[in-house]
Amino acid sequence: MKLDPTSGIPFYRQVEAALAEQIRTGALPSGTLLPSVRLQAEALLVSVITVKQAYDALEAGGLVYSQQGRGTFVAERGAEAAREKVRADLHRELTAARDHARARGVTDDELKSLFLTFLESP
Amino acid sequence: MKLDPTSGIPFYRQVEAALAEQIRTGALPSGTLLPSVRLQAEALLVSVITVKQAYDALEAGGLVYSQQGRGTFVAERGAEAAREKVRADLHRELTAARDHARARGVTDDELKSLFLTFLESP
Amino acid sequence: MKLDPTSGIPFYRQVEAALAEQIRTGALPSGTLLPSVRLQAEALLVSVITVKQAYDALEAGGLVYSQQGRGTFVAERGAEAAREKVRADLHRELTAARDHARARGVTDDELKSLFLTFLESP
Amino acid sequence: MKLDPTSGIPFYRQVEAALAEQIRTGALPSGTLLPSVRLQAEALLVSVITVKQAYDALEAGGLVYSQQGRGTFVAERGAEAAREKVRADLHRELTAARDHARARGVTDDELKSLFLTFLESP
DNA sequence: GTGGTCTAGACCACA
DNA sequence: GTGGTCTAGACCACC
Repeated sequence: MKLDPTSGIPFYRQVEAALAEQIRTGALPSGTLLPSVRLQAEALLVSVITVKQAYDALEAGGLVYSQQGRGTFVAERGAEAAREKVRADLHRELTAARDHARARGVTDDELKSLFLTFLESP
Repeated sequence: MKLDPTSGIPFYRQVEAALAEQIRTGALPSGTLLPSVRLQAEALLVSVITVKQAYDALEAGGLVYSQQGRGTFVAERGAEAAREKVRADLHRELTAARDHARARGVTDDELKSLFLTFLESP
Repeated sequence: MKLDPTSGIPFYRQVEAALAEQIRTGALPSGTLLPSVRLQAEALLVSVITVKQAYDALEAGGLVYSQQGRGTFVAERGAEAAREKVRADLHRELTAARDHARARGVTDDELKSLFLTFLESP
Repeated sequence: MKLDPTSGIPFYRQVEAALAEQIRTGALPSGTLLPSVRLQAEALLVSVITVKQAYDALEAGGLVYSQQGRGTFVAERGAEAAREKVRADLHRELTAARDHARARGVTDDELKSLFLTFLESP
């Protein structure tokens, strides 16, 4: 897992996204014990607080659960929750782009052809 | 023009976006003298510097030009520059959404059908 | 004579440069009475003060002289003074560019070849 | 680094230029953490906003990137971006001088010999 | 601690 | 009057 400091995306979101992706793909199956915030922080060269924020966000989304004194584990329905998260994020992005474009006078036809062009490019 | 302090979008970007939109639609035709930074600041209840940042951003994008002692004017090709800006923004948004989705295992077919659904909803 | 408000060059300098050029070419021969600041200002759609600043600058450079109550005239050696001004301006520009480049690690050889390339382009 | 308030060059441009030069020469290698805007402002006896403007300009040119809560760092391709900036600036200066001279009746031959003379002087 | 944004004043060159 | 620059504070999100 690598963090990109130049992307403008906060570290804690990058960590959250990377773990969510591993949970979605099954690289981290349900029940798996995540590294402790301390170890994770050392491994990523970030602060403990940053990792904690990421774990909290994952827990809020139902991808993991934590137990006082034991650690943080991938939830039973973690992969499913991760997929729901992908859908929700995508829904938000596309809706925003559509509304944005409409508000600025781009017709749906233009928007459609523009998008289909993007899908064909690699 | 109204500013929304709860949106999380900086004031200077909101001002920039609102003026860019008026230039794009022709509500502010080329050659028009914009309100001075001071007047605009008073009208919007923000600081002079905030308005200045917005005007600077518009000038950097070629939508307006300003001259010491005279004021800030809508550029000759201002509306065109505004349309280019819309296109560039839309391009960035759609590309990001596409790459995002692909990286998370959404197939192009799914993405396409999802997008077409969005276009049909109001 | 046309003024370009988008160039960033103050109006009074644009007026000064335009008149200096007409004096240099002989379009305004020595002894010619320049339009009054009031007429010139009306013709150029600028303020009287702006024209006055331009006339003052020309007088300081020896291109024109003014007589209280009579007006402003092209000086006897006006064309010559204009040519000297061109040389002085050019000297300043080239020296600045050279020093600038040297201070930033551009070798004289690079600078030379770069400049010769520019001279060959239209 | 010293600021010259008599030069007529805005502080934020002086700061920008000084840092760009240090990045170009490698005195500030890529990855280096720049002094925080607050520290830099104290050291130079200017306001925080002035330093911020300089840092913003450097970031717009790709010489540095900044991240909330971490600081401002010299970009990976910072030195390269600095060299490109030098080239672009020089290009603009030389082109302007050439066009200026041509418009005022200086032949390319005169211009060439004048320039070569300058290059030989220290 | 950091950068990102904002305020309410100010002086200057230009018109 | 205008824009261009600057100051000395301030609150917020992030680390």
